[in-house]
Amino acid sequence: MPKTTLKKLATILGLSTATVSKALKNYPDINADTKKRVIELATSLNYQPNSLAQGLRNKESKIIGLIIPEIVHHFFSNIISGCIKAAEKRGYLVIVLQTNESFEQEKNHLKLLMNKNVDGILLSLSDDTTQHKHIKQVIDRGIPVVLFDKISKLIKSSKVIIDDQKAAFNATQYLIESGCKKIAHIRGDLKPQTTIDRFIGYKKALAKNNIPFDNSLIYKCKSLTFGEGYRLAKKIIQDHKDVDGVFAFTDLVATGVLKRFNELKIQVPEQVSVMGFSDWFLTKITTPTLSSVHQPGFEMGQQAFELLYKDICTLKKGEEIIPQIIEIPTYIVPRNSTRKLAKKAK
Amino acid sequence: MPKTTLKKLATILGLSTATVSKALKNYPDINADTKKRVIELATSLNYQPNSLAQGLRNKESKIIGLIIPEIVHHFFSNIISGCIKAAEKRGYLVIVLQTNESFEQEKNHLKLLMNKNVDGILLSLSDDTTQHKHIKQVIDRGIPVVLFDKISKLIKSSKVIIDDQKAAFNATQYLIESGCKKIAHIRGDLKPQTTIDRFIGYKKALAKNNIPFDNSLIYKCKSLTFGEGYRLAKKIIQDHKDVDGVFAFTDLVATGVLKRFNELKIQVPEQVSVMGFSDWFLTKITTPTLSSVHQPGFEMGQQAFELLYKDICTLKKGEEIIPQIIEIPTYIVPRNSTRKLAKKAK
DNA sequence: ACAGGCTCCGAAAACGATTTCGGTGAAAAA
DNA sequence: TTTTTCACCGAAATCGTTTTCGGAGCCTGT
Repeated sequence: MPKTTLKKLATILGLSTATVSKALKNYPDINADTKKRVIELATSLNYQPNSLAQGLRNKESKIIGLIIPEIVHHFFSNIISGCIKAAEKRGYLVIVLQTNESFEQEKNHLKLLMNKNVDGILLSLSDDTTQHKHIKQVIDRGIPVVLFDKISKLIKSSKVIIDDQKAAFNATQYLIESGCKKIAHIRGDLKPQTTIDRFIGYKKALAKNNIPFDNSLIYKCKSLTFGEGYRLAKKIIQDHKDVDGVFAFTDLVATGVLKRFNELKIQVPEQVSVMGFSDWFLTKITTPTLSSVHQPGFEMGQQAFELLYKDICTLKKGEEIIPQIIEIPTYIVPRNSTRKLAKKAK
Repeated sequence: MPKTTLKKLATILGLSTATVSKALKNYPDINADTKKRVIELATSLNYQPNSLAQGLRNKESKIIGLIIPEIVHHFFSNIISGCIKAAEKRGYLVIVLQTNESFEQEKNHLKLLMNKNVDGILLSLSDDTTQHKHIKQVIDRGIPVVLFDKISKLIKSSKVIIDDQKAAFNATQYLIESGCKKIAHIRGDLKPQTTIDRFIGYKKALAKNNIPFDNSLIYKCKSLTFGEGYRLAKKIIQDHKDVDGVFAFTDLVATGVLKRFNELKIQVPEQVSVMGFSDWFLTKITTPTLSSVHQPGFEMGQQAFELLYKDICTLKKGEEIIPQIIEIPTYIVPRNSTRKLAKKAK
């Protein structure tokens, strides 16, 4: 029942803790026979080093922190999953924390993780975060931070992102190429950069195709909910009878639109095409299934950890971290809420 | 940039580390003035105790482990969320791990967490787990374990569960009371206890209402997917033209059924009622919306932590843990895939 | 026989915080 | 004046592991 320690092994074998430790780590200055004896006893007593003591001595905990705005969220839970998987391969464990989009919580959690001596932190900014002192403090303390998804260009750190602008551009372009002429855009609050970029991407696609931008076609969600999509769908149709495309900045809202269109007997995609964003699980179960932009959460989580691991290693070697930015490619997943593209000539 | 330690504070103030430590912990044998000086310097230098050192000394890490079969899953991500929230209130952090329903991974993760000196472990068994030696080992080492959702009656530990049998009974009863006479049941693999219990609940409800059990009305999913529901829906209708109710053991499958019924122009709920299980988010966005049994993940996560915390405390006091089992109540959420109940006379 | 070179092991310091057990000095009591 | 009491502080051990440095013992070569 009590844990086996180095000392216990040492006394049983009539050795010192130093020798036992070195034997287990295969130091060259230990006799082969002794090593064998030590290893045998260690395995038979199921010795496991106390990682608290190791951490104290080696100044590393082999634990990292992961801070996200929301856990119950398809995209972010994918991030968690990818991150944990990558971490495990390198022998790291992951402490998960949630900010609920609150700046205060973000600050607190950062502090908590620092006290726990984590070796690094993965962070997706909360919508409320406008200043970055708290993050700089962490970095200055020698704890590497990697930002992902919701980032800030003002923070000098490694980052993992998608190109929201390009992705939104492609989504809009797709709608246009499939025959849409009048496309409404449902956007969210302009606080997170992602929302801004998706809006810009939409506008750029219009410009590229010489479609004049019409501000009355832009609808703003008060909250990021199914209900908002449901509400706005009717408004869109009332305002513009000839709308033939809707690009929503997130799937959840697009799903609400779909539902309302069904109820209003508006044919999707024959009359109006609907395009979402994120490629959540629910895109596959709506009627009709929802076309969307795939946002690769799992890959982002993996890459974010790998980047952090690299930073941890360079810091351990005493070198300076050179921030690196990885952009994960996105792609459109066409389903039944948009019309088919004419096949391109090769 | 370097962290402030007790020693640093001590040398600056011309005191010993012992005095500084005691001053910060408000020991009675320290002069009030000294305390003030210490605290002031500590806050101004932003002193944070090294939790590795604290853990080593006090034999507690203030970290717990949470092992679940799958992270990207509505129910389990709710569990994570609830658990983290409860843990935070008590000053604990949570390391999250995922087994992918694999016994081997469950064993490895348990070992990893033990080495990290977590103060306790929250565990939902993988479907592959049939023996429990590895869990007993953990408990014998003095690390409390609390099981939740997927448990085993053979393990002597605290548990947080729902009464799957009663919940399934109620769901079936609801279908019957709303007028269904011939109810099909879609069940999963009979490995996890939950699936078995839901099946039993279904049968008990039939018995209670003098409806003979008909094995040809039981359909088995090969996998826990939307596609399986889609596939089985057609089979059900082909086998039994007069089926008027379907009780699926999980929402995802029920959603597939709904989709197929829509395509086959089968009126839901007029011709066939459909009842799911778990009350996932997606129940609200299907057409029609899906009636389901609410499975309170968030609450379960919270309660599981609280139970673990209690066990940790009793163990610290040197007392023996008396395993406790908490049952979280479930309830039916009627939506549009089932007919309304006649109002009961009060 | 003795310097030099091996091989193998252990003492000890270090990581940072905690806590017991004295100890010092001054004030109060005798 | 001497003893007791008290308030206040510090030395040192402890948690378990790692690593440097030195040293004991033995063998080799001259």
